[in-house]
Amino acid sequence: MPEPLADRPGEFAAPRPGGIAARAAAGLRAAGPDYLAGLNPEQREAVETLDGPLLVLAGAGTGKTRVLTTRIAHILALGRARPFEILAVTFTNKAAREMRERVGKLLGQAAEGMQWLGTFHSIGTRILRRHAELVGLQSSFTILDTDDQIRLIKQVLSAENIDDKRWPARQLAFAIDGWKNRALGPKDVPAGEAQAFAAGRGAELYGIYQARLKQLNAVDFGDLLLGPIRIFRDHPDVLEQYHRRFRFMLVDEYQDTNVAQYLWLRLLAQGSKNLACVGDDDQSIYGWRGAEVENILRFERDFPGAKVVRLERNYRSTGHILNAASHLIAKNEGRLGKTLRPQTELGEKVTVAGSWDSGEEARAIGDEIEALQSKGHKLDDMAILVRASFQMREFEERFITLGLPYRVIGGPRFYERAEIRDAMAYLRVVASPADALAFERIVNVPKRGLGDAALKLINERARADEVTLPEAARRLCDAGEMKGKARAALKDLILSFDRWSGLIDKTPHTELAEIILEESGYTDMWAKDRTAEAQGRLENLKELVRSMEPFENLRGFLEHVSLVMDADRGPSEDAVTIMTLHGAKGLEFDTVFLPGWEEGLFPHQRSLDESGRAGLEEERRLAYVGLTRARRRAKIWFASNRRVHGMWQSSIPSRFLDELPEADVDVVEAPATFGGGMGGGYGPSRFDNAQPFSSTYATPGWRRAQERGGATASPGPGARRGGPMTIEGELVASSSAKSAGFKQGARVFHQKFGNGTVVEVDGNKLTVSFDKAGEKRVLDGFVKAA
DNA sequence: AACATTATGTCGACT
DNA sequence: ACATAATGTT
Repeated sequence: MPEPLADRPGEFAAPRPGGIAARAAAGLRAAGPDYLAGLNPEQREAVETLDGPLLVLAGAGTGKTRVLTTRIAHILALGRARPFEILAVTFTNKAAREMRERVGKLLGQAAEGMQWLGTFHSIGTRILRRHAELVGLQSSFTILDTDDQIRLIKQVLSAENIDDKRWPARQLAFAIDGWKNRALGPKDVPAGEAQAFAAGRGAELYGIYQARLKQLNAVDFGDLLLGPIRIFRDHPDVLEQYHRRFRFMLVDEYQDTNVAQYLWLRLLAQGSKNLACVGDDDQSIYGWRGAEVENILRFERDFPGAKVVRLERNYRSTGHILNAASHLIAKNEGRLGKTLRPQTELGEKVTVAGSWDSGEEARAIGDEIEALQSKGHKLDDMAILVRASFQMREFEERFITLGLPYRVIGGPRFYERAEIRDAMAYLRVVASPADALAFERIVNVPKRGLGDAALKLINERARADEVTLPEAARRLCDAGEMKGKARAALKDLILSFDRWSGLIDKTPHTELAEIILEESGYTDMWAKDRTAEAQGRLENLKELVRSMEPFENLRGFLEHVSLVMDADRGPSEDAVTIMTLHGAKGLEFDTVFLPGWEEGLFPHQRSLDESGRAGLEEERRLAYVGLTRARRRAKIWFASNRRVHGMWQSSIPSRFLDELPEADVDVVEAPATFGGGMGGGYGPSRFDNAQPFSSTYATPGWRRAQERGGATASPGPGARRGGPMTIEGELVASSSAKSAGFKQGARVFHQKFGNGTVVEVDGNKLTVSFDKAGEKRVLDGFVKAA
């Protein structure tokens, strides 16, 4: 797997005949560098400045990705490096994939051989696997996700007799993550911070956790960066190899790098010095994850002789949108300062609208989307960008009622679902029996009568004999230390694992996965399950097997999953996108809806509490990111009431609304809302008095809120929230009514609500009493006969 | 060991 | 309000 690193002489190498670079260079000589055509002067400078450190300050929509990809193409075309001598780092897999594709397009062929194009984590993994033994690991180490990590920490805490009530594992996990983000090992943790956990044992526990990881031959996300840093520092000869290898380095989203990533880059950049970083300080929104805007602010000092290029021509958004965004971000201090210049007409003004509560917000936005759709706009070109993921559900519910196709990006993640994690655990044990956490997860799933007691025995034996858990289990069975039913069940499981392991090289991995899920009784477990989700879970398992297809083998797939975490659902029908503002960075849509601009939610209270002014500035940058996603229309909303942890709370409009320039904003009344929205009369502080209802309790909205079982009354199981949602709503059937012929009393299945019985039929609208979700009105197109 | 009940934390964003 | 974890019961 690892190709030799020192496979080339140090001097400049001519492109391999027939390689990408050679062919691209041939094309260059023949047709001229047509990939440079159409770049503006600044972009061109950023592409052609190849030697020495370079910082490209690229505002939103100024062609940042284009510069990066063209730069790579340019390097290859000039023959300055071969594809595997370029290090190109992104933060997300999506960005990496896009870059690969676009480089390929520029070169007119697939960008094969660019092995070092990927995320910090995937490249870190690659390096760590090559030199695992230098940090006491085997190169087959497993990568723990957050869930595994927390379970492991729980084990550590209980082994150390620490009350995990008083000192939650999550908290320690969070602290450890923070330390790793700052490249601090257990010994480097500042005394003051270690003090904060378990009466000063924080750093000690961190050390124990690391030791446990090593025992398990496992690493967590942070180690994927820290490991390589340690290797580089302790083994100059290894670092030297990489210095020789990476002739050019490119980093995307430099403003989001944390200390560890910065150190990692700086170590590597001591080699060729050809480090090009692209970023935008105004779009730094990952401070909570350890990102340091200072990295970008300090670039010129860190890399002497650095050239700085500013990209300020925005090709994405129309004038009003851009003005609004610029005006807003100008309230931040401590920025490098850029002025985005629109390249097109002023277009539509940004709109701000208020609603009574979050439900009405969802309804109004749904209506507006339908109106746009009927005017010929595609749903693919519209997005709803929320601050927090819990806001998504209200939109989902509304869209289901409307029959409006939508896709949620980043919601409950595919790979975090229980059934997927179980299935993955089976695969992991088969691929590497030493994966103790995976084994523990599935010994008793489905139920085999192997509970805590049995697991304890296995664990003790494994520790005593220093063997893997499956091996310990085998010994227990053979030695007869396990009795009766438990022994039979365990023996059976062990034999199954032996059988599956034997199939690894003989059977295609997708088939093997099916066999494992079948023979383990896992699919059976869900097939027998009568709950609403069971069907969906089986679907997900099929989806999982399908998603394994593109991979060469099981190992490759497992590696991918441990890093990727985002399931790539294939392209589907025309649909509205619902996602978080964080997830939206780097994307653009014609129309962007921005709901929930209320104090406490946006800016988020916790951001303000924890980070004060810096937190507020980061929230403001998030608002800036949101606005600049819009090409033609940006529509902001706020609600006067929102349910927080199940309790109704009134809210005041976000301070960011007051920071928008009046000239570029239209305050609109919410169409078809109770009380006609906020009325037109906005004072100088336009939104401060935006709660005309707060003192009167007789408004329909308030009554509705109460009927819905708000802060006071708890509704009986029959009085579902599905009812009031449609009092005035006049459920609108989006498509023509063609009844699928469901009769009253029929049993139906719904993707989101599960199984239920039809109570009433009204054209293509059904009232269904769902077993789990209660009574809902849905369109017949969304249910199928159960 | 498996199920039923109760208590608790969660809903801040992500690799 | 909901889901999960912890606790109690058979």
